Amino acid sequence: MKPVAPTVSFSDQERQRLDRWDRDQTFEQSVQKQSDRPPYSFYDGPPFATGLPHHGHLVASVLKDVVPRFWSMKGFSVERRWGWDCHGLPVENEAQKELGLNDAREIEEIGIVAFNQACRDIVLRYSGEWRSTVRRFGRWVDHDRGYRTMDASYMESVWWVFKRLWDDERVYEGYRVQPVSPTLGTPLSNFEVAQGPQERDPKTKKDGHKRRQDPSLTVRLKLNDEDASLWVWTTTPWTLPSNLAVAVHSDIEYVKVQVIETGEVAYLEPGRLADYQERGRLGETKELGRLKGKELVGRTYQPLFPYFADLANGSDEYSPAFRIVAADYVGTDAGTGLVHQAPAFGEEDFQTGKRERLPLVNPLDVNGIFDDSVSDFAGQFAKDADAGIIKRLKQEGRVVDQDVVVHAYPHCYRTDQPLLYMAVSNWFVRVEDMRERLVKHNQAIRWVPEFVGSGRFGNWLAGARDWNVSRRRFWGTPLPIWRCETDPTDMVCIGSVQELEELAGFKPGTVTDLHRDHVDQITFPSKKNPGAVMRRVSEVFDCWFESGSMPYAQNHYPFENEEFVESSLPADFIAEGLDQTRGWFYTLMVLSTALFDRPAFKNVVVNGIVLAADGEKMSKSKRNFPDPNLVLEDQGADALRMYLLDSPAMQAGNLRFDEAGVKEKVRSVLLPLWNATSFLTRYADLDGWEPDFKDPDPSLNELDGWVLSRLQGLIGTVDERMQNYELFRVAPALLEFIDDLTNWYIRRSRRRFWRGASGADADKQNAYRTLHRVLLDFSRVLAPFLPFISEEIHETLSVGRGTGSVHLESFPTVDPKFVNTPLEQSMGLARVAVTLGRSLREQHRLRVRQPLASLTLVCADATGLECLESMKLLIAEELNVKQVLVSEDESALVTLSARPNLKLLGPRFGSKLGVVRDEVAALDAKALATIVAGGQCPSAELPDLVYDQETLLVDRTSREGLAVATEGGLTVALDLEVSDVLRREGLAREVINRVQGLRKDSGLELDDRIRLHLAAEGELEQAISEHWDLLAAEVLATERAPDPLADGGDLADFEVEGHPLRVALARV
RNA sequence: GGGCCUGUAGCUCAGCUGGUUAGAGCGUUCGCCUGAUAAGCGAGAGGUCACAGGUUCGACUCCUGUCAGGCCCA
Repeated sequence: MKPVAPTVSFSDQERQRLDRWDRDQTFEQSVQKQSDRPPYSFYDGPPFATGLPHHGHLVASVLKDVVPRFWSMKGFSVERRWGWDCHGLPVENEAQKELGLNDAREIEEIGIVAFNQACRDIVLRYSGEWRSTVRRFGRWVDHDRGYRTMDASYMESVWWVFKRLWDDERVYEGYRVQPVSPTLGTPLSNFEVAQGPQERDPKTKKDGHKRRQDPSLTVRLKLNDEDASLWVWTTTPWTLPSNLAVAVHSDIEYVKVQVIETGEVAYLEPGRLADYQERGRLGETKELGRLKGKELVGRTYQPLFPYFADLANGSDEYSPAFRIVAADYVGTDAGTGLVHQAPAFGEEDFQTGKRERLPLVNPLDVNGIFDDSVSDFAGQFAKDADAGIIKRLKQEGRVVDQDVVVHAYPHCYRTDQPLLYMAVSNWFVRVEDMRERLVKHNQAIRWVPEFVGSGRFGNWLAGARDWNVSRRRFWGTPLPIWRCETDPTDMVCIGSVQELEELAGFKPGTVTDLHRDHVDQITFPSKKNPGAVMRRVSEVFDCWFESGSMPYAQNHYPFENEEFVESSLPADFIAEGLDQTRGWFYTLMVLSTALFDRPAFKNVVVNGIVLAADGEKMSKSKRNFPDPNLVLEDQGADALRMYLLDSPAMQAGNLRFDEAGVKEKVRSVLLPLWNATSFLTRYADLDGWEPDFKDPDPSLNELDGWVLSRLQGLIGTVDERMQNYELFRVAPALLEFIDDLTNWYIRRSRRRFWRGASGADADKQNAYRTLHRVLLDFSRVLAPFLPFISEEIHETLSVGRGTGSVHLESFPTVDPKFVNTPLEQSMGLARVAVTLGRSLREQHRLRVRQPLASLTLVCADATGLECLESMKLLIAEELNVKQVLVSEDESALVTLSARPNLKLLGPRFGSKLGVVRDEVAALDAKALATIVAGGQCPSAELPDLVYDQETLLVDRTSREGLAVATEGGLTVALDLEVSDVLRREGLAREVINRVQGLRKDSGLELDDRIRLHLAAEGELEQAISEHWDLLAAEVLATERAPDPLADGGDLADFEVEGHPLRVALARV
């Protein structure tokens, strides 16, 4: 074995290792080698490439790397294909910014060809950065066979998916009221709305949409059958020309009042009337009557404007407009209790309109401009028309009150302009009738953590709504629907390029790109309507539809890879962030359920959100987080990976990212591991030991047996937790083992490796074999998690045997012959004894270098005693005592007391526990001793209760004035007396310590022999001469030189327990 | 406004189906050990388990409500 240096730069080492992997094509080998193995399918959710990778991506990345690596080592073939989400509004935004285009009209002016080209140019702008960060992070993923949602093959599969839905009559065209950005000329998704400007409400202190000031207008609508008005209120006067009804709540009481000053008679809700009056907006009124809302329903009124007045007559299709209707959502918080209804401009209005069979009147285009149907305001922008509309209504005496209101209102996340809600035509996929199947399939999925699936996602599925899959945009997969110019019901849905080419009469291979700039101009004659032309509808797909199609589209299904796709659905594993619940998780499920009636994945790990160290959102402008690339360079990928793996982000918790935490992992994980390896190799080098790959003997030395058994436990634990996808429980197990290995096994075994480099006795040989085996197997356990350092360790220790990379090895399996649970228990007990002993030394200010005569271990339990007996030597060495005594009689050292075992007695005796408690407290020392010895003692008052070791918990307290410590059933007593003999031995050890220090400071090699001069007097001199042999052996001194060594030696003066000591030494 | 989640030591988090004296790591103070270690070990200090009710012999744990925070959706 090549000795490895104790100090390295992990970051440099990692970079070199990356180059080696590239050169050796290790990843490619790992995938190829497995091609004949059972497949394990993993779907990678595609990120947008419009931004740079950040810490959140790395959290997902660590999951997406660790799990496939693990299953790969478990003997499966795991494809890991990268994906890019190329379409969608973020890309279009960027392109618009670069081209200086404000809205959809300007895009159409320069042409879709130019616009889409710009999108194509920027979409993969950062792919190089992504690739390099992901590589540096140690994530193995196939970029070369990656998929892009803008590839023709991908888009063709999306068409196929949609065609399947179309054929199943799952697609329909409908209206939905959506927030529209008038400047962009497009409806926005909820997600986009949420990205709009936010502001804190000064009263409720809650974050919400940005606040704005709008007109608050109360107008009167004159009833047809009475000389009275309905007063209605709105903050959007521009919707008044489209008013078609007034809504009341059936069960709310309304009043009919006369305004004293004007004599006008009006209807409204009494509470609201009072509010108007309180605010001084209205004078005195006289109440003329009261009635329920339902009594008003059906009465008609005169339209405010003439534009749609003829709708009052109704038609075959629609019922008459301008009447009072009932609606449950009508409340009494604001307005008048009578609500203006413009079905095209509000979700609730839309639903009411639908129920009442009112027409959908929308005189605005998507840019919010009035068309000719509202002649007086044609060409005006809706919000701009407010003033004119109010002015005109005032002139006509229709305004009851005009005020301003400040309220939270959604604004466009790009342009900052207020959004307009309006009914927009959309294409929907029917989902509501699949709810049951979605819920059923979801129950087959293992969610980590569980609550996301059963709670949030389950609820969402149970209430799933039809899915709006269309967007009125440019850069996306076009909807493959061609519609007849003259007959809107004549439509064809196209599911492949071939179909399109045939219909259009093109030669095969003509259509190579499916973007709008290529397919929009393709037309063909209608079959149903001779002479008419079929033209594509203008919409493109919501990019969620595309990412949900990923299982099929990444493989160009069903045009290629038919069998592979069907056999790998559902995926064995996916992983994304908590914020994807309604995103990718959902769209995958909807499509797999609709297409194949299967869940889309079997196991999903949901990672949490990464926040900055201050608990705030990571923000570029605040600079409250470090660049991930710098963290990778400074601390290394393994450290960052371990930090993320050992964080709440592994189970959907928030992670406050703190680089100090990453550093801590270097210290607690990487350095100890590396030092352990360095320790083994350096001593093996000195001893000329080479690995022979023979099994160590677990029974030769209890330390070897113990660490081998611990390793088996670790292997089993990690395996099990990984199979359960409990990533968050893996890191703690790894950390615990590292601690056991370095701070107990190696520390306790140190001297076994260091016997003056003399001879190869069996114990030493076994120590080498054990540590070598443990580190080598451990490197394979660590490989999925810490791919770099595990590779270094594996390479060093495998000395050319095996596959050449730890990542081509299999995951270790538990070797039963090394499992020794009793030994682990014994060692556990020994470690408790050591802790207690150290605590006693601490209390009595006796440093460990001072040998003491004896330590007594007392344990009333026979098995415990046996365990301790076997660990006597080890404990003696660790605590530096000459003799360890074991005894079962604790009466002299501790006093006993007892408590009832409530877990046992609680259910049995319930409310009589008070009696039990009193009785137990009254038990005397003799009774307790009997019980501890295994005897019994009946209860005085409760006939069916017997006090014994089961029903009681016995506590021990050290007797006053003794050096005794106790924990659980184990008691330790330390002999504090330091005799002159012991004190001199302690002094000798102090001297050894000083000499070793000087050796190190002088830069001597581990096995350099020295000539040593020691000058001391009195007791110290006596100690030195008495223990010279020990001293010489420890510090590798060949002789005690009479004089200070002038020639090239080193000299230092110390003070040992008040005695001056001069040390001089020189290499022989 | 609705759904889900979270409030435990200065910080980050464990705490299983209710059971007695609520733990770990980091930080801090003191001490110790060290020829594998850039380290390590031990001890001390530090908690009305967010708050208020309830169920129970017994509540950090179960129930109800309140407050605060997060994510998602309106």
